[in-house]
Amino acid sequence: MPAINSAQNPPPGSVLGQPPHLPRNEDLLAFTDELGPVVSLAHWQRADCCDTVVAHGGIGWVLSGIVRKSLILESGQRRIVDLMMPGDFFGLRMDDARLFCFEASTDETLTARITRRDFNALAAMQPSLYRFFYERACQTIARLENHILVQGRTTSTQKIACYLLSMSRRLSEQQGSSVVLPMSRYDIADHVGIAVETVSRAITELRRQGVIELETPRCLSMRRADKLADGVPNRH
Amino acid sequence: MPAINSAQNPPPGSVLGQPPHLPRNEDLLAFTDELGPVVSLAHWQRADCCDTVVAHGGIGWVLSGIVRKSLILESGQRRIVDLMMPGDFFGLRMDDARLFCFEASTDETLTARITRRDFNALAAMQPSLYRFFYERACQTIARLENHILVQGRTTSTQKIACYLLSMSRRLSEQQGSSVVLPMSRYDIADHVGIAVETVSRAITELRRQGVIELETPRCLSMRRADKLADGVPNRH
DNA sequence: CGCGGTTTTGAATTCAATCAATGACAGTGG
DNA sequence: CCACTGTCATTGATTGAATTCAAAACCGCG
Repeated sequence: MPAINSAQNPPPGSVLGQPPHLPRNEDLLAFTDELGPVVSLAHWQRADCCDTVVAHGGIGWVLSGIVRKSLILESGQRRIVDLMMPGDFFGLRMDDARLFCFEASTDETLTARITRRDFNALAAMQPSLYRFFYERACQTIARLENHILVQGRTTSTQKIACYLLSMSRRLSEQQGSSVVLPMSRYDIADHVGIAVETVSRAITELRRQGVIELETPRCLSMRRADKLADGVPNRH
Repeated sequence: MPAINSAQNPPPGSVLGQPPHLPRNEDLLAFTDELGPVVSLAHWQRADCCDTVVAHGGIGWVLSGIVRKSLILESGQRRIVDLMMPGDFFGLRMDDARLFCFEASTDETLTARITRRDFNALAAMQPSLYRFFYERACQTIARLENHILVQGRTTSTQKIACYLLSMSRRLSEQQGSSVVLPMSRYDIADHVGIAVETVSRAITELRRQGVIELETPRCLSMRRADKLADGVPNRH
């Protein structure tokens, strides 16, 4: 067995080797069980909004809250490449942590990580582990392809409609039919690739059309998803 | 060993169980060797431009030429989600073939496929196979993330510049510094998500700026890639 | 209350989509 | 061989849409 604590410089608030209080979500627990021996090598971490979720080149997954994967361009522009929700994995690629920045998008974001060294050692002993991570990688592929389709829509209103629909679907697995968006308008803008003001205008327009309903700026419920022309195939 | 010929309805021109004449590319052969027993179960297929590369829910990979993965929206619009070059895999996800359409983008496109049944049977016997496919899935993730960054650029000229740079890098591994684009302007438009005319204008603008050089409309060489502000990190 | 951050709205400008047309080129059939 | 046809690529003019600049409204919090 590899050393349990190859933990380099754990960020403040992290608890090593012991799972902290997990959300009462049976699916999530079942999912964590499925990871088997990986769990005992995992480093748990609780992070608040905008805290960096250090991946150190290792592989991590979200237990609760949201993690965003982003990149700062030379111009200073930020681009959000991916958004990970409970059950989603990140840092699967070798150089992920070097190129991208991983940070919590909501308070109380709970993640688990395993160092690549531990992962390699474990996988060497138990090759079936690769099957699990192969399937997670395919999930990631589906998520990214879906986002490419969202970004590829012609008008900004369509992009936002598609985006909100995707997010709403992913979030409603945890929350009810009315979901709380875990990101600001700025985040949406940087993820979809349009200006903040345009995001706001598109949301206003969709509300006017009766496609969505807004309790508060963050609290959303889809009303007439059928109104969306070219609805992106139901995948996530 | 699973049955060799679970081949359902092989498309015309395909040769089953026997690799056809491969391009003299040592890397490609080495790569194919790496697949080991998968190769003997693979169905080879030679396709011309716009021919459908039937995946049947199986897993395939490109030996030469280009395969594009696309989707027709309800509006009739076509969206190209991904472009696979020699060494790239497709159909990794279970429902890929059901949702998307795979077709050759150049003549003389050579692909190999393995049915999911064979894949499953093989992987059950040799779990290390998942490691290989895990790594291929990560390659796909990198490609898709890169494209999300391309699509996320602000102006259409930047999008095209980024896109051509990515394509040029991927193609120059096979070809020289001067590459032949394996897709039409329409394909580029449907991949990047802008109008054909805009693609043409952007290319003209880039040529005017001296960023690229065009022998023919399809033959491209990058001149001043450094001129690109916010050059996307060198990954593919 | 005032402050910072977020969201929304407005007006002006810039940019891309659209409509329309032309040129280049390959393939076809007279 | 040459007109004919279809596809692809480019360019122009116009319309429509998104970005930009600016400001106001909103909200939680010290």
